[in-house]
Amino acid sequence: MATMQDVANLANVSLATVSFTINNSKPVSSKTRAKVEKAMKDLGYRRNAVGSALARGRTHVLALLYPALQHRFSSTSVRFFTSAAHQARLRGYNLVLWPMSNEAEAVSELTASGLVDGVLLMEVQLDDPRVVELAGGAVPFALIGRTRDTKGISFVDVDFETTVENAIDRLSRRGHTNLVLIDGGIGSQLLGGYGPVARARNTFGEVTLQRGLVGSVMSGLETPAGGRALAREFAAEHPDVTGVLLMNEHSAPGFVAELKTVGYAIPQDISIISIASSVDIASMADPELAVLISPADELGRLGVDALIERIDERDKPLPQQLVQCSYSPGHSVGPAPKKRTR
Amino acid sequence: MATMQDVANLANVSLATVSFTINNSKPVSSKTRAKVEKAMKDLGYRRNAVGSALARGRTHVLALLYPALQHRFSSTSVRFFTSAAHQARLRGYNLVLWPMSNEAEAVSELTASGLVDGVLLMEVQLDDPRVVELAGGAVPFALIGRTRDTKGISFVDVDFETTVENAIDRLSRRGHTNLVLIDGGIGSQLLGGYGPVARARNTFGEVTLQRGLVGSVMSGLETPAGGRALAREFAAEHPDVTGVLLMNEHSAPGFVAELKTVGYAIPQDISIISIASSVDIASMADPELAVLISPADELGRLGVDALIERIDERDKPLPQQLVQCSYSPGHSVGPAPKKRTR
DNA sequence: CTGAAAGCGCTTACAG
DNA sequence: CTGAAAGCGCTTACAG
Repeated sequence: MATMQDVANLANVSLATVSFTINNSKPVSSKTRAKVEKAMKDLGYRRNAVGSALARGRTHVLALLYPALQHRFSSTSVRFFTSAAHQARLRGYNLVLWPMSNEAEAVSELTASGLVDGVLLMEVQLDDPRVVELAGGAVPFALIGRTRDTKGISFVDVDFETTVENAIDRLSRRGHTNLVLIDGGIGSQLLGGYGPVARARNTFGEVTLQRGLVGSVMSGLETPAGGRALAREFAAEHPDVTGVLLMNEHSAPGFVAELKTVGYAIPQDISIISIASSVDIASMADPELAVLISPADELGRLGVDALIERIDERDKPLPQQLVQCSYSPGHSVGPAPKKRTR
Repeated sequence: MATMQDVANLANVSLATVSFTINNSKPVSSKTRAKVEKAMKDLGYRRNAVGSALARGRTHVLALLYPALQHRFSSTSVRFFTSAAHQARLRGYNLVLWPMSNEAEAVSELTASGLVDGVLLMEVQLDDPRVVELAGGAVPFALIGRTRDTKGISFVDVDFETTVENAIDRLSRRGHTNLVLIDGGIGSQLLGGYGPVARARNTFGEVTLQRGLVGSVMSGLETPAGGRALAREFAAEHPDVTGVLLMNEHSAPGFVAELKTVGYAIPQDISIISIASSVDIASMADPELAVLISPADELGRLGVDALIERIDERDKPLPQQLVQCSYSPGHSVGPAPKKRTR
């Protein structure tokens, strides 16, 4: 591999001049520039990223931190990884995947190595030790998701509050007054600290109350089998509910299949809206579910943008952004039944 | 951030000695070692990865190259990303995600930058321009998947040949003699060059012939809607088929649902084995499909191992490995019906 | 507009 | 066992 010095020699200029030419960091006469460019071309020269990083103090590498034991990988996660990696590339950065357990210590291993210019954190808990660790360090970071207290923190998150309200409105507008919110995880203690679940539950409670609706909450495993179990539990314990907010995408096909098995017709008896999922998954259920689509691509893109902004201008106002879910109607929402028929 | 020089100063030894201590690259007296370790601890010293990389000529960064416009992201891909990243970490490497279009030029942009020690290539085509590009360069690489000609190339791949044969055997053992292979992609021209599809088709053709079975091939979109269309096409054009090898995981729920709609019972009328998919996806269909599980975790792990082996010992025999799919029975396989009933 | 030189944080012959 | 020094490939004041 040719070095900058090789280029300088061939072009009969100094090393510095080659650098100035490449980086446009100082004026270079067009004659010199032409010589340098020819030499670079002849040698197939490419700037070495490591030498450059050491001299600049910038590696142009970002890390994407996420739990190694991801409770469940949705296609949403992949879309997210990919859009983040893509946006990083577009902006001249590289994205390193950094799976880790929830210990805060692994964070400092990363930030202290000097390998990365910034950290993007996924799957944020309301009270996240990793965020505390990052906040104490010198490496810029941004969150996908958000902690309870977002003061001084850059983040991009789904606007779960608005999303849940939106779903409730869509159901109540069709006459549904008795709703259930179904989320993932085995019990509330496990996921109680997980932002999306906590925020959805809170909003669901507040909005149903405020609108004079009846609302209850169920939790199940994030699998089709979990969905079947949920359907049986639902049939047994919530005979009067006609509207479901399903924030547990992987359980959807099983939930719907089992509901039909126990005698419900969808959407004649029960209307269902899947929340923060994708059309890909929603269409695996039969009928295809209405879904408020998690803006995975956008989150990845905006997350990277927020992080780079943080890196470039440490004093500018903090990027904090909530992103909306878009709606895909599917075939799982209808008017509330006049009278429950089983 | 403290540097090695800071540590040396505090410990009253030379920079070199600190390096020897950290890397165990030369004998150091236990007394000196203690001094250095204390200084490191007091300063919270961490070796700077960039300085180290420049001096060693090794960055300990690997790149995972994959198509930016992935035709469809399976949960298998995520598992794969994650297990690769995890294994890289375990072995002291970092994994950079490098989404790219299929142009070979983007490959050299990566390898010439000096940022990565090796490249792992996903979604390999039978004749892949990126492989040609990599083979011409100096950066070690390994494939997940394989080209037509694997001479001189390290790879890890699913043993599709054995997998398809396995599926055929499982069906023919139950009396099925008339089979269809369903794969993804719109037409054969699009996916004809894609290894898994090509190998599955070849093997399917050979084995059915050899066993005296009737075999035909269908292709559809990799979505539930595509699956529904496939089911209708299947019912219309293959009335005598009783066994299906489905290598198109995302179409599975729609395929099964629509089959039932047009009057088939599963597995009474039709037996289905999903190939190179996951239990996660297979269980989204109702009934849950039998599946030959794509060993995504293993591929990620072995791919990274193969690559690192290639980096460490450029002369050793090339790692080339085929990995088997394991079988999960599901509820979609039964004996061939005596007489077709619709 | 161009160049000589110091420096980024390490590693590693070489010498002792 | 320890250290002084060169060098990895670049960037950037500083001087001209």
